[in-house]
Amino acid sequence: MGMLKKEDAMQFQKIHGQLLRKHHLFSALSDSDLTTLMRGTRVLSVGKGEFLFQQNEEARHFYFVVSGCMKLFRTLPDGTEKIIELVPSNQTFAEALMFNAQTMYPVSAQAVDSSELFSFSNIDYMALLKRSPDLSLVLLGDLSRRLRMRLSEIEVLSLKNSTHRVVRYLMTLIVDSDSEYPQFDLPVAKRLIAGQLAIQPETFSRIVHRLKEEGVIDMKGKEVTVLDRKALANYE
Amino acid sequence: MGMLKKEDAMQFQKIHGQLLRKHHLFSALSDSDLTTLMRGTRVLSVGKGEFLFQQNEEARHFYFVVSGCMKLFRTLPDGTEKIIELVPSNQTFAEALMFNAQTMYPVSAQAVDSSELFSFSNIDYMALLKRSPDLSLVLLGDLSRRLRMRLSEIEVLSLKNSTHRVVRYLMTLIVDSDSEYPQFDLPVAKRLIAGQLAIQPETFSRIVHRLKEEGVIDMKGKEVTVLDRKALANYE
DNA sequence: TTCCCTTCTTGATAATCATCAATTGGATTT
DNA sequence: AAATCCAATTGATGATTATCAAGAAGGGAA
Repeated sequence: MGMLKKEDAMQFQKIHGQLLRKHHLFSALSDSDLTTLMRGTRVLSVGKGEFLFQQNEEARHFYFVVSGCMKLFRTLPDGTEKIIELVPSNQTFAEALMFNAQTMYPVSAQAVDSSELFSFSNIDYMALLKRSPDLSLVLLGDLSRRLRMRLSEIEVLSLKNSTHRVVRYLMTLIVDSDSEYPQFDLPVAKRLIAGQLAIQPETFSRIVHRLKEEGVIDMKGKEVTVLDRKALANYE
Repeated sequence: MGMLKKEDAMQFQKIHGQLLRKHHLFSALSDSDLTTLMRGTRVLSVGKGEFLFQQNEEARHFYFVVSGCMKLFRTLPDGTEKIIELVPSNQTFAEALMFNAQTMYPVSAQAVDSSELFSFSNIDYMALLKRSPDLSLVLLGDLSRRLRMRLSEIEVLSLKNSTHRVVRYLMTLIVDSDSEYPQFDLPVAKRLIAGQLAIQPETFSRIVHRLKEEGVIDMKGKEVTVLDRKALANYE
């Protein structure tokens, strides 16, 4: 956990350069720009349950998840936490903050599983941005997409009852769009899913129970099978 | 409602140039760029209750509200509508879509009151953007701010009970932050506010009733007076 | 003004969901 | 294997909120 020396940096880039390249934040960078950026990069290990940063701390860095899973949440006035986002590997978070100087993290970041992260300096990245207008356009597209994602979340939270929210959530996990009996794994613990949907774990459990009873889905642990796709869609 | 001729365009800019200049989307533009942009501008009048565009139509334009008020909403599966945003005068909407080619409007836009709008071509604005990198940075900052606003909305929707949501909403309307008995008007009909908070109008009415009974606020029509600021804040 | 229409309010009831409590299940550690 | 810990489930209960219904109030239009 610390700044990389020159030799390490070269090694670092050799190993992880391609990894980052897949991400849109870095795919448009020239080789030399990427090298420059990585000079200020840190590699962090965050143990399960450990905090990376707290809500209202000044945002000086953004992060890339190499492995593990991070939880971004807000603490509500009554002390409970509202999960805003679960960030899996190969994704960045907190990068949207760099465009406004001296802003605070609007969420706290905690490791759901032990995680490896890259940390990037906002200032360094912004310097790159000023030199490459094309990159700005890529980022604008990215933020715009995120904005629409949040719209969907707002919509989910406005759905009349919890069953609708759970069903809507399950639908988003169906990737194999052609299969008649889609199968997938829940990406995180049920407790966390319930948190994202703003319902209690007990309620989540009961809803799943009912869906199983009605033969719409099957669920064993984290393995989900959709048994009646139409019925599931009709809940919406 | 139509494309402006050359003379009209000059007149148009003379009159409305300053108006637009106040908005961050246009404040960073050079005079010549603004003129160019306005060549493709249309002036629209939308009657109360009329639609400007429907959800899932292709997004080719974004808009500036000169006067009136627009409602952006999504239609939920059960046919009810979820209000995403109420856009008052001197604000833009749907501009975040232009950064992704061929996207659809994720909401429908309807006039709450009779409204006057400017419409801007996404393509034209994007052309400007490619020529002025500084403008991109301004926009990035703007989108980033919006993203955090959505976060707050998500938080509000996650608040345990409706009273919290109403109180939180009222708090955001207090502008005169120093006054002991802040006064303000509700910006739109109560029915619409309830929609934004994802509660029923009846529930909203009852909560206000209780707050009045407890001497925390007073409300006559749309006029609101906060009588006990601490008590109001303590609901959170 | 009067009429009409929509919003707002208030009441009664039913549905939904959170909470509390206790148990089961699974995974990891010793 | 036993012990431990946390997640998940299930049941019972109470609080909250939606729904339905009916009346009051407000704002325009004729």
